[in-house]
Amino acid sequence: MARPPISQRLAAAAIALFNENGYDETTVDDIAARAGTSRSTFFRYYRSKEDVIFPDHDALLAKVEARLTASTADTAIVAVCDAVRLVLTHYVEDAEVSLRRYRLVGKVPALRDREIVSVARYQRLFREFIAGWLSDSPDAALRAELMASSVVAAHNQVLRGWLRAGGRHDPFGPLDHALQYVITTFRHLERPQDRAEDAGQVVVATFSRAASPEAVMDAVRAHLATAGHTGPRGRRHE
Amino acid sequence: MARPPISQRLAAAAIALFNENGYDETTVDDIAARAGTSRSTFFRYYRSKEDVIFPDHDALLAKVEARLTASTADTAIVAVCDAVRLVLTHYVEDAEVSLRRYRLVGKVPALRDREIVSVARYQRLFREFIAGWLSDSPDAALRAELMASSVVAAHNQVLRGWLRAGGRHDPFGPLDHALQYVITTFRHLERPQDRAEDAGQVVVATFSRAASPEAVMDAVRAHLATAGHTGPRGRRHE
DNA sequence: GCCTGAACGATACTCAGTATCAAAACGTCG
DNA sequence: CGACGTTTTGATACTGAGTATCGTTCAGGC
Repeated sequence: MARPPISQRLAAAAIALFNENGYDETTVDDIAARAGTSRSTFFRYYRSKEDVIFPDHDALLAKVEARLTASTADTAIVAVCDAVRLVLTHYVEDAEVSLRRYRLVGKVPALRDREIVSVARYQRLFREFIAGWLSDSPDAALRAELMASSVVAAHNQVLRGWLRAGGRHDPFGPLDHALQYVITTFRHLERPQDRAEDAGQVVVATFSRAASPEAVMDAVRAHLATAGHTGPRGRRHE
Repeated sequence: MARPPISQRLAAAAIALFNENGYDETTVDDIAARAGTSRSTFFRYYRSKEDVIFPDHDALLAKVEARLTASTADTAIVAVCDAVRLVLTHYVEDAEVSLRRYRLVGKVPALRDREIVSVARYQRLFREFIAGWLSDSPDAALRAELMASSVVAAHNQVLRGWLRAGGRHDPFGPLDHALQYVITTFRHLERPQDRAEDAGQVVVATFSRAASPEAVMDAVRAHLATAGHTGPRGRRHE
């Protein structure tokens, strides 16, 4: 009996029990028992009870890192899109598993938190690489953070849509669309120093904390009326 | 003896012990003992051992939600900026605590994960509100996700920078700068149908008489960022 | 056959988190 | 002041995750 390797039997038993009795109601002993092995062995294969649901995140993370490492600032956009596609592919290839996990994670707060943490790791990876590519430009850290979070958000958005729809349609079209959004959005920031010029005019209004809204409005109106505006964006706060 | 309320004594004891002996090496019993109370009482005040480090996240979340609820699609940008500022303000007001926590969280993976989860809750909040405001436009879900993640990323970036620098400088300038980035970035995605007609006009946000000077300034700043502007056409409601 | 090393299982332990209940502390009203 | 109901606290016991240890089993190689 019991042909498949222990780790898979454990994972299968865990998912089955989680669905039957709920996550919190299932103990590791239960899982091990159904898998026909012992509690000790469970923890030998999975570091925690949650781990049995999120298996190969480490491997996927490594693949993403490899793809990003293989790129330079010149090919950054392509690399990022490629890497994101890598992740989505991983989910799509195991649609059955992904869907079961999605439904489960939706029900169990502990698992949702765990997934959020996993996603943050991807975002961190992206952020570090992008920051490296941008290192010589101003606001590199900020822009890297924004780009990384946008890329990850785009991916998550597409993935969630695909999962919610039962994993039936092809998600790569929507993914390209979303990534296009991101790329277009950030093209504006390619040369941040240009932005100051094209903005052309900025209001500078200084006022005390106690100023009434009317007084502030008057100040703003006055500044807008006087065409002589030069300074950069406003500071506030005494 | 023991003047301050129990919850504060517990928090103080916890932080002290975490710094002295490390997080994992400190048991809840230790904390309760140093605070001069019992383990039961600890869990009566804090749901978990981690909670003692992240106290009023719920309250802050509620404040943010209140600020967002008080807005409509018209004043969305202002509301979002305001809400973000609310969060940063909360950290800055308790700089001492924030810094201690920052150093601790940097060392303990469990706490870092917890913080990531907390941040995700803010992001979710932003996403839902923005999605509501955008509900009638195409790609609403995607855009909401991108905007929310960008806003949160901008905040985090600024906050981390401030914390890393020891909390010495004023972070609101950098925050405004970062938010400006985000606003500028999303400008071309915002209400594309308005873009043709808004040339040459300043649109000033409407706000209540009770609005704080900051809020007013935000309105002006945000609208100036969103719209190409030349002369004032200022009107003010209410 | 025997030796060696890895995989496995049993046991025991720590500690977070939950539930329960009894004993204080406290304010209130008579 | 004293009886009474409420709230706060503390003690105890329990579940279950995660860790450590150790003896056993099982594999293949000599």
